[in-house]
Amino acid sequence: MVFDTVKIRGTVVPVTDRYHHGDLRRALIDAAVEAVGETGPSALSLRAVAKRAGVSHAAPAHHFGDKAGLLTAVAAEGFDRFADALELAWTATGDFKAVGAAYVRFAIDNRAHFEIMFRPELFHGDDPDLQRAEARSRAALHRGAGATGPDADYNPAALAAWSFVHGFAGLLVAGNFPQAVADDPEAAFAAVGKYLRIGEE
Amino acid sequence: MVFDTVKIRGTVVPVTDRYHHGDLRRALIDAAVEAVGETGPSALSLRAVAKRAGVSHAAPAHHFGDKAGLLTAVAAEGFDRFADALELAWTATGDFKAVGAAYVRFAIDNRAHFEIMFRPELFHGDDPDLQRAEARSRAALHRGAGATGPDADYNPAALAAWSFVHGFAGLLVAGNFPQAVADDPEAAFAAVGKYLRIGEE
DNA sequence: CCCAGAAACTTGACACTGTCAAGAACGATG
DNA sequence: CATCGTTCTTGACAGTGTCAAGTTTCTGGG
Repeated sequence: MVFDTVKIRGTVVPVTDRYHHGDLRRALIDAAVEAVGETGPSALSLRAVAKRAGVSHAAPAHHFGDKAGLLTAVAAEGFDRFADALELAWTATGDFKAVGAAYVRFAIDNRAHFEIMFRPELFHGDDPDLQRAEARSRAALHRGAGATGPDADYNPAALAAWSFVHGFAGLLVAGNFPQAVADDPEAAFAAVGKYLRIGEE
Repeated sequence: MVFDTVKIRGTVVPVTDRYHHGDLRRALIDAAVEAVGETGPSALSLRAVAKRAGVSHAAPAHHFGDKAGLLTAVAAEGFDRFADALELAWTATGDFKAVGAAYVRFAIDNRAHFEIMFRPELFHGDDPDLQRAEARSRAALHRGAGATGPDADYNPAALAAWSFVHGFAGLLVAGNFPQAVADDPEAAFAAVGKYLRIGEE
């Protein structure tokens, strides 16, 4: 179960056996993240998510329109937390290597979100919330890679940094790396990061 | 239609209205690749593949066991062609940048194969044919990145090169890059590749 | 030539999926 | 307390992968 009580207009109410759930939207997102974390995004079933949250099979569709709508919410949440993590790493250290490490760490700690975020065919790319969160992430990454100004969209240094870090994180979470890397990804990333010419001199 | 005639024991036979297809396995793989190219791997349906090849809905399962079996064949074929392309680029130029360019070009020209190859949850990773082809690709890439010897598996330079090139190719085919990059990926990769410290001095 | 037996494929069924329309239960507002 | 809109459920539908059983075709030995 995701939570045991819920607050409605100031009073705490037990969540069991109530018709109105309180925050079913939130619970469904959490259930979806859990399910994706266990079985991967391809095997995600709306009905399984509903069962996990203790509601009827059609409840998710009511809140999110369709399956892609639910994953859109997950992706948007992911991009928001992602932007937070990247911004924090940059303001704390001012070092791109730290931003890259935060990128990799996020992929590991939020694998379910991460696996959805960069698979655009799974969600509605035109959702405003999603686009805002995605833009935040992109801006944070560009800043970390030393790309500023209006033409930051097509900045070779930023694209190089993004490619490098994203490739590492993606291959890692997909299980394509040797065991030694999976055992200590932090160290591996530090060793591998030496070959990227960003944030130097 | 994938082909119009087929040769059986030396005689060419028209493929229509025959119970035995001749090379249905081949035709199903081609149909799957076509379908993935149009709608992406997540939306792939065995029944649609069967219809495309002009056979009954259960024919694919008979040849490949299950859906993952069909995708295993696609992935194995992909890794074989992939290894060919990387080996060719390396023997022709001896330059890692050329190997990287071949990596990116393969992802573009064989998007359907590529999208399956690096999504291990879609196929049977323990298939011998697949493992052999995958090992070939890995070896070719390591060689191109200047990693040799028995410990080539955990070689920081090779992992860095792989991460970089794979990240670029993956973000590109997934549609995460700005339009300017998608318009001329070759040039973009050349510009971006300057930030990788491999195959120098 | 013929006829088992194997191989290739089809047919039919099952449980499961996402989506939609209709209805029931509930909170809020008058 | 009555009404209204929201929240969620129920029931149905077409489509999916997979399995068992049946049918058609090829093969090889007499």
